[in-house]
Amino acid sequence: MERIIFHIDVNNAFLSWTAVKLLKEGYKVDIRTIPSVIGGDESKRRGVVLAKSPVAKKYGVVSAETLYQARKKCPDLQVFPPDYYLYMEMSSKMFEYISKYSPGIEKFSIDECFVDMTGTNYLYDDLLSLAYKIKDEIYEKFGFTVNIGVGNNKLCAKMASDFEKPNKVHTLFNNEIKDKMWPLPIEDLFMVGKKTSMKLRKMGLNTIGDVANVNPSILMKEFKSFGVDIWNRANGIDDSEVISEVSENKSISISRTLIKDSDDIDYIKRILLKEVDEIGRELRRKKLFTSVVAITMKTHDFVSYSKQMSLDYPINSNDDIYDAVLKILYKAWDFEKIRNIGIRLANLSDKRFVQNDLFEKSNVSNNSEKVQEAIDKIKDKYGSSIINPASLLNKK
DNA sequence: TCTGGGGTCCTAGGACCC
DNA sequence: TCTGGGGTCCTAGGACCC
Repeated sequence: MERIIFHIDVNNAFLSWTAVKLLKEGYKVDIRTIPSVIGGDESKRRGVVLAKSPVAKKYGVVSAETLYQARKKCPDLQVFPPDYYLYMEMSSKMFEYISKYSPGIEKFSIDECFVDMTGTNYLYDDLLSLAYKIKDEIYEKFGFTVNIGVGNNKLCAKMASDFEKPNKVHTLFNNEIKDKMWPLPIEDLFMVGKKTSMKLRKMGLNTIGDVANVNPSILMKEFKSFGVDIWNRANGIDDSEVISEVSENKSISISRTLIKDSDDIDYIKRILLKEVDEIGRELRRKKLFTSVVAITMKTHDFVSYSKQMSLDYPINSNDDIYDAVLKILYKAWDFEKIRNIGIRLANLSDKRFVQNDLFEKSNVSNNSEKVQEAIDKIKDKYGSSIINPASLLNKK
């Protein structure tokens, strides 16, 4: 049976959601109608564009560029801070509403999802009007607009939702690939980024159609197996399923750009301790253990590197994580000035396999686990600043 | 006041084993 | 004065996504 997939994508999600909230609070301007962006805090060196209004886009403002660059293009630009709690709330409300129409919903990011409409007993014409209905209802209910792409697989649905924005429904069925997708520049193809597109253009392949019609062995020579993936996507081929179960994390990470580049080891250790506290709680909230701990760093000249360590048994307490982190820090860091430092936990598992006989330590561990649990509960109840490691006290 | 933060997947090379 | 070959696991780095 031919599948029917929707891809639903919030238009300028962070900016739209902030706009809705501001209007609700009595703010007189709808920031979607002026040159505006959601941007990080420049004084903390996080000043990049996270989302832009259509007007800002007209000035050439793009996502992820610095606010400094964005202002050069658009001097009247208004900048608003992000509010991640709001975004998570809006996101889950939207997904909850969409799941009324099909249980087959895959959250693809905070503001996008795929919905499998195959076998939902809607006829073809009904499905298209259903897409319009969902789009309009989301606007009426929540006050922000979405694009909906409709196709025979996830890739085509995703490509379709990207066509013309905002507030539109587009189809990209198998028989429309040639007309609607092949004329597009190669950069528009999902998973073709800067590096890949440069290589493709050097090979004389400038449109998605160029890639679709080249012999795939040419792409394999340049890109190995990724070449076949590109060729398949260019031809609108994608067998992947809509996966509605929330998949378990493969890794959890946290990182911070420092206020100032630093080679002060005490300062860096304090930052790491704070990060351990946050990521450790996240790990335990997900009821997971980790057996690979890594430090990620970005130097003052923007070179990034990482160092990881595999552990003999899975851990989940702040103490154990911080121990590992420090060991890695001394091995990895050559006391260069650091711009950004973070921690990544990988090889996550549900359960710790207990090795009571081998490690007497496990009794101690059980105790410290209970202490950790108690601390987490207090922090959940009263906020995370209520209890801090002693070394964080009286320090900025 | 240049360049965020959180993820996934892939690959190459080295270690180690049989 | 030769330097197998297959398999697995681990690590670091890179590309891409939102």
